[in-house]
Formats: sequence, structure tokens, C-alpha cells
Amino acid sequence: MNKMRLRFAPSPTGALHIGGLRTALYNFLLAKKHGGTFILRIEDTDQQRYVPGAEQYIIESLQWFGLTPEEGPGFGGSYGPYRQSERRATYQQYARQLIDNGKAYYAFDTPEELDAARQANPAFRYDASIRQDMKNSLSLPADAVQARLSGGEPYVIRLKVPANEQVVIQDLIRGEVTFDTSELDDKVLMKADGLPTYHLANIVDDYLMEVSHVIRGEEWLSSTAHHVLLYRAFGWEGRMPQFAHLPLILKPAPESFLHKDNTPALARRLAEEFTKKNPGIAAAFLEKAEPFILQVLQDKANIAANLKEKEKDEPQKALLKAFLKDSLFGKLSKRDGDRLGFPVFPLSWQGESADDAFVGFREYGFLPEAAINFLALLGWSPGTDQELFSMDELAEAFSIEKIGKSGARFDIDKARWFNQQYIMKADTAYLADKVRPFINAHGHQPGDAFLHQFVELMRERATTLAEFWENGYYFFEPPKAYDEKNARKRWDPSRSGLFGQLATTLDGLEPFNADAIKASVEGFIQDSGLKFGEVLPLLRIGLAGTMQGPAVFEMMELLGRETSVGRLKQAFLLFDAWAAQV
RNA sequence: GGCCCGUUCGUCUAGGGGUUAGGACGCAGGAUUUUCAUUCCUGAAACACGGGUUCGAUUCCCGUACGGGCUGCCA
Repeated sequence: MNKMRLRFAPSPTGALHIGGLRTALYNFLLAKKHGGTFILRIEDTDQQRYVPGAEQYIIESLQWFGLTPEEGPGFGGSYGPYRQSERRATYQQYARQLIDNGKAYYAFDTPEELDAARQANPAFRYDASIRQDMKNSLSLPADAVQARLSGGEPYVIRLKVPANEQVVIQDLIRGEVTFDTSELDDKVLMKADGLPTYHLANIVDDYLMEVSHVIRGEEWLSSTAHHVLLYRAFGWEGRMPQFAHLPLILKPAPESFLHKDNTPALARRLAEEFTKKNPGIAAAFLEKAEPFILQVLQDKANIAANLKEKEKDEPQKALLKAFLKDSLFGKLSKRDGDRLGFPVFPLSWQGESADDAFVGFREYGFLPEAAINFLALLGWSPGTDQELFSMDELAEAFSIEKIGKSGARFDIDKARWFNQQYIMKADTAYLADKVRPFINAHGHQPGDAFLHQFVELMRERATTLAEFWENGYYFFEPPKAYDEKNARKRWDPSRSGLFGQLATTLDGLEPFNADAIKASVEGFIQDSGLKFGEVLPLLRIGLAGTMQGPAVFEMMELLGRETSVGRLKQAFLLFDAWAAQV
């Protein structure tokens, strides 16, 4: 058997979403497992939707996750170019071939005409039953066609889909899927701008690049019949790749992200989006929209049922319901992350407009291997109880047969759990490296030794890299606030002098390390007759401002003598002042 | 609407004609811990429904319901 060749073929229309990344991962894993080749191909045939920077974003994302292509733009390979915009002539040539052998035809219908036809009849389909009535090289006399062509009239090339044939697809995940060609339209192969559509380009490239397996999202399943027809039209059916259509990643279950405290905010946000999207709607209706949304969201268990269209719904309400249904259910979209406060992109993205900005897994504080592990298990299962996998282990265990068939809901809590697992077991220097940017972002440049100790102290208490800072900022700067309630409860002003002595003792302690501090504090407790619980929490609050955090003695060691003693003295003064206020 | 795909705890899933239907996240309770976290223990929680086939169906078949995708000169 020939070498396995798999491609990831994204379109540079914006940030690459996590579903696309999983597709890339599965392609990569299969290639790795079988010693095959992982190819990156940029499908930039849509000039309208092209977004500058998107290609670079895609490549950076793949690399951050360790999914480096062996072939692709900038990666070498002997099947290039790997950017479809650079392969125009090739597609033209193959399109011409289909015209010549009668498998495709020229069509002159304008976009406006087609729009009108769809308006008039929503079920309109450009197919065998209707193409004689349209303006194309099949319905028009040959000389008229020639005249239009040589006159420079815009045209597209369409696939001539035969009527009443069966197309049977052997999908590696779904098994046999059958389509009747009478249900298929004459897909546009070449657009008026001279660029191919996805359908033509992907078949020509997969053939030319000798792609052996096409693993892609389920949204492509329906058009796979067209693709098979194209392979037939070219006479390439014998070399058709194997198909595997992945289930989609769905939005999280509403029950999982709807809480009492965030529901009103979400309702407002949805109302705003709805307003923005439908500028024509009457203000009076808009006023009622938010309460309605809130009501729907609050009845968590029946959201879907309450969004069902009813005959008596006024058009505006039907519109709102449809909008909510799209916003709350179905496949994961870029808006979801923003709305729900978790990342759905690998890396942060800043588009042209302020609206077009998203936080990535990286910036949210994920370790790439954790994100990979999470993604791998979203839709695929090893069949064992193992949950934690390195990339090598994934490649080893991976198989298409074990990919699930149904859509998987995105679950940020599970993702965070994976991250926590990786944070806990990561190598210190590596972890410190990953944490450093999050500390730097707040204006601190710790040395390696300090950062390493910090990371060791905090790693069991952080589920994201960002939380190292959020929960441990006081190692870098004075506490922003003190847990006043607990301090007041535990501070007895009559012991103020006693605590003052402790601070002084600590100030003279040599060496100033956790063991010595511990011994010293324990001695103090013994001598003073106080209890552990009457001392430690106060030290903790004095040092960190909060009751939470690593062991007090280790905390002091890392903070150092001067900072520790200084903070304690200052805090004791503050506690005294609170006590004096009564 | 039409076509296609799917359906095991709230979520990710294992399993498969006879099982106490297993694991993980999350949730609840408990133990350890000066706090938090970690760790450990315990608990609640699922085979969408209706018909077949069968001695027996959650597992196979058919319908229904529900969910999802596609239905562009987008990918």
C-alpha cells in the first residue's frame, strides 16, 4: 500500500476554531501512527472572505499545539504550491477537461437571477430537471454560447450531475451512505472570478497531492456525493481517497452554563445582539425582548420547548425565537466563547473591528498538551479508562474506528480539569517558562530561582496559567486587600505585643527558611500558650491578605525575611486599628 | 420543506443479546490538611419512545420523537 497522506485544509477566513483544530489533530495523529505525511493546504479560493493574517494564525496555532505539517506553505514538499490561490491554472485546465468530455457546462445565469429564483421558490435547485430552462451551454445554441464567451460575458462552470443514479459512499466512521443524484444540484465548479469552488479544488488537489484519506467535519458529508461524482467525471474513481466525516463539536448544554448570577447578563447580551442583527425591528418589541429572553433562560429545563415556533407567534417573536435557538443550540461558534467566557480558539485573535476579537486557549492559560488531550477525547475514545495521553500515546492509541458518531458538546470544566492535571505533573522549568508571560504581563520580571519556587508552591492551586497570578500575585507585590472579616474574628488586640515579638524574633532568624521559621513559630506558640489556629491564619492574612494559599512557612521563605516581617508588622498595625474601631 | 447523519448519567464516554450498565468531568457528603488546593472514600445520576425479531433486548430491525448537518459563483 502507498504511503498514507493526510491533509488539513482550512480556509483563511479568520481565526481557526477549535473544531478545525481537532480535525487537524485527528489527521496528524493518523499520519503519525502510520508513518504517513501530514499536509497543510490553504484553501483560499474565496476572495471575498479572505482575511489577512488568518493563514499565519492557522500556522501559528498548529505549531503551538505541536501539529507541525511536513508539507505546506513554508514547510516544503514536492506537491506544491500548497496555496490554492497559486494553483489557478491547474484548476482551469481540469475544468476545461470536464467541459470537453461533457461532464460540465458553462452557465451564464447571474447571481441576481439565481437569488430571484430562490426567492420565488425556496426549494429551487439548479439540476437536471431545470437546467434546460436556465441560461447555459446546454440550453443555448452553440453559436450563442460562443458569442457570450468571446464577448467576455461572465460565466461559471457547473458540474452536470446525472439524474437518477445512486452514489454510495463508504465512510470510515458512518459506514455506507447513499445518495440519489436526483437530489443533487449542479454545483458550481469554477466561479466567475476564475477561481474554483471548494468542490473542484479539493478534488483536483487531493488527487494531485495523492491524498489517501480525507478526514473532515460532518458538514461535508452532504457534498461528498458531488465529490465522488467529480472523481468519476475525471476517471479517477480508482484513486479516490477514503472518507471519514467527523461529528461536530456542539455548544455546551445550556444547563451547564446557566447560573442564577449570569443569566440576566446573558439575557441582556443576547437582547443586544438581536437588536444589532435586526435593525428594522420596532423599538416597542425590543423592549419586551430582554424580559422574554430572561424568562426563557430561567426555565432551564424547557428552553428548547419554549423556543418552539407556534402558529400564533407574531413574525417578530418568531424571529427572536429562531435567533435564540441558533444562539443556544447547535454547533459551537466563535460567538459562544465570548458570550460564555471561555476560549473556543487556540490563540487570541484581533480582527479588523473591535468586535472581531477573541481570547485563545493559550492566553486563557492552557498548556498546549492539555488542550490537545482534551480535544482528542472530545469525540474519540481509546476504549480504555485512560484519560491522560501524551501526543505519542495518542498517536499510538488512535484509530478511526473509535471515533464516535454523534456530536460532542464542548465542556470547559472538563478542559480545565485536563489543564490542572498537566500543571500538576509538569516539569518545573517548563511550567515556569509557561507561567512567566502571565507574570510579566503584570510588570514583574522574577528570576528563575524565585519563579521556580513560586510555581512549585502554586501548581496545586491553579487550573490555568493565569491563575498563578490571580491566586498568587502577593508573591510579587503587596496584598491588594485583606480578609477583614476573618482577621477581625481572630485578632485579639491584647495579644498585639505578643505578635510584635514574633515579628521581631523572625526578623532575627537565621537562616530564614521554612524549617527554621516553622520551628520558631512553633516555639512561639508553645511559649505563648496560644493555639495553632489562633496564630497561623493571622500570619497568613498578614502575608497574603487571604486565607487561601500555600503553607505559611514556605510562603515566608519565598517572600524573604524583609518582605515577610515588614508585611506582618504592617498587618498587625492594621488589625489593631480595626479592633480599635470596634 | 427536502436530503443526509445521529441518540447510554447534566457533560465526555465504555460496553454490548443474559452486566449490580463501567470510567471521567461536574455536583453533594465525608476523611486528611493551620487555610485553600491536592489526595482518598462515599453518594445521587443514563440505555429517547413505540413496535417487531428472540427464551431473553439497552445492544439487532422498522417506525416515531428529538437533536445535528447540508440545501451559496462560502469553505
